[in-house]
Amino acid sequence: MKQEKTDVKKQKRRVIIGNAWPYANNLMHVGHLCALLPGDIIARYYRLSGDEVMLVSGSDCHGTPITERARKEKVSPREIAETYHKTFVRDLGAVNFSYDKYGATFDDYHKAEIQKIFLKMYDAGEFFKKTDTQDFCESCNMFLSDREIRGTCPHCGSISKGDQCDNCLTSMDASQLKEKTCGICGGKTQQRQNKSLMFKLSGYQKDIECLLDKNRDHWRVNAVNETQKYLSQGLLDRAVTRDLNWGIDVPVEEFKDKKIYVWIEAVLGYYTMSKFLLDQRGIKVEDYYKASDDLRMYLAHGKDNIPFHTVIYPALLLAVDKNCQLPTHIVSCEYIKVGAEKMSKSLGNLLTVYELTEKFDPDTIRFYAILSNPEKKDSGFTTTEMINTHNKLLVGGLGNFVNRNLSYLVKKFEGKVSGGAVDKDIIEKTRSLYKSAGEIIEAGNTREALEHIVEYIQLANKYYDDNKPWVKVHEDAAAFGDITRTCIYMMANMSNLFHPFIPAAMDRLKAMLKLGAAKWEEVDCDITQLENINILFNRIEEEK
RNA sequence: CGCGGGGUAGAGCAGCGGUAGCUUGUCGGGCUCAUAACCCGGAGGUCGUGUGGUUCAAAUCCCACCCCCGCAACCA
Repeated sequence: MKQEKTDVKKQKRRVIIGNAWPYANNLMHVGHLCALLPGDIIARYYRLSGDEVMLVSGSDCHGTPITERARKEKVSPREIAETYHKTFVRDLGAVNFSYDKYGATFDDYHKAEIQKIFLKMYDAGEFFKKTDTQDFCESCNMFLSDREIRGTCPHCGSISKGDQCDNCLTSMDASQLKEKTCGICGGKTQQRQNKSLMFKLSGYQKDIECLLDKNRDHWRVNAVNETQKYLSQGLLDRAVTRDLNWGIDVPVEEFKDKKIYVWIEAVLGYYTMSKFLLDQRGIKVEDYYKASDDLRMYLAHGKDNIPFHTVIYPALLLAVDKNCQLPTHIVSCEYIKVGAEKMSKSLGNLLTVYELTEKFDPDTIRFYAILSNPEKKDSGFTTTEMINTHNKLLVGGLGNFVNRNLSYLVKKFEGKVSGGAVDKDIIEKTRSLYKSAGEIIEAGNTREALEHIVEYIQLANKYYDDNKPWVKVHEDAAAFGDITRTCIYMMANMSNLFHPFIPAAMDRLKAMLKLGAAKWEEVDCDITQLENINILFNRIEEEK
């Protein structure tokens, strides 16, 4: 019975992978890269497995920080957002991200969909009105957010922003400040009544508790802990409108001068972008997103994004449709450190994706970014170590294994490969590697999976050394044939196993071996004549 | 008592109740098919501190203390 079952064509699984939306007010750095790359690996893995995948993301283009930057640079917020959106598209392409859809929150499609969703929630009574006093600047003619207010810090007496004092580092509420002024024009502020729409997040306490309970095994530990913290404090209702002039208009007459809060609309971008793809296929998003065991939903981001993905996003999805599928796998990574410190713009140690791609191959970057990924705790990222990893594992390990075999065959036999049998033990190890590594990737642990697959390189080189084909060739032609076949078999499987991680190089290897498209399953290679054999990776000489 | 992560060979890390392990570096050997590549072995640690607690047994659990880092500020 069991045998029969495996013979039946496997049913396609449906997988939606949402990668966090980088915020368009600065260049993308290796922190983003490490947070997002696992999503790409997972997507590529499922595609190789024959499953139906949607990898979606985009640029987060609205919000206060962008308007602040625009004001400083005396350009429009849109110019800022467009500039950085373009750099993101470029950077992501340069490291071979395989997005099915990468948009931006200022796309007309996204904006229209968000307004529809917003209205639907409004009509369904998910929001309520709230009025309270807020700081208003008359000359700017707008309400100010905490970070736009200046005033005297109640703790140290210096001039502070409304959210936290730069001098004594105390965080606060703007209401604690004395003698408040507008951070934009410097004028006095006044208190005025302001109304906003609030989302009844508190009503979803039970649902989120259930969600966490159901999926805690597929969520990273940091996501489980962080979510638990929010739940134990009790979920609070959140404002969904903001007083800004840059963003998506609130589609409700009474609030039409306000914008939708960025986190609400940006996080729903996963939904709008996958709807975009489904539209093309003539599938209704409501049908596709119906809760179902065969629909997996991964979300990849950094740890500071956790509550937005594990609490707010699921609650919004439920508000859209009570029967909606919710995130099943949370892939939330820790931080990249530079030396002992965190990487940040203000410390001036930002390592941008742009400068990396200027100097290095995408595969070199991807390989190292995954191998040193802050999967379970903070980890470091240095170009020196990246070069070291490249030379050691890609050049000396994988590349060398391919080259020592193929170049020998080319030199001694003009590239002719005779028949032979593949080693039984190697076959078994190969099969079990597909299985175990696949399971680890499905669990979202791409670093652990790659570490596992890297061991296959050592297995291969050791096999070669132990069997000494350069000696056997003179003594036992049949044995030499077997060894050669086994090595080529291992190369062929490397070109599959490593494909999600370093796709460009593995496609080059496939071309050399005249293999078809990558698949996540054991493959043999019956090549008889080698042609166009090239070195797979070039050694990087350390220079600065 | 704000919350969280961490302190293990020169460096970077794994182990998280049972003879201290991996990678890199270093030293030596092997091989000569290979891009100073590959394979094997040696040296190197009283596992932050405590003549602390639990245990037959502690890097591993508990307690106290010290130190680093992150979050609560734009930022994954």
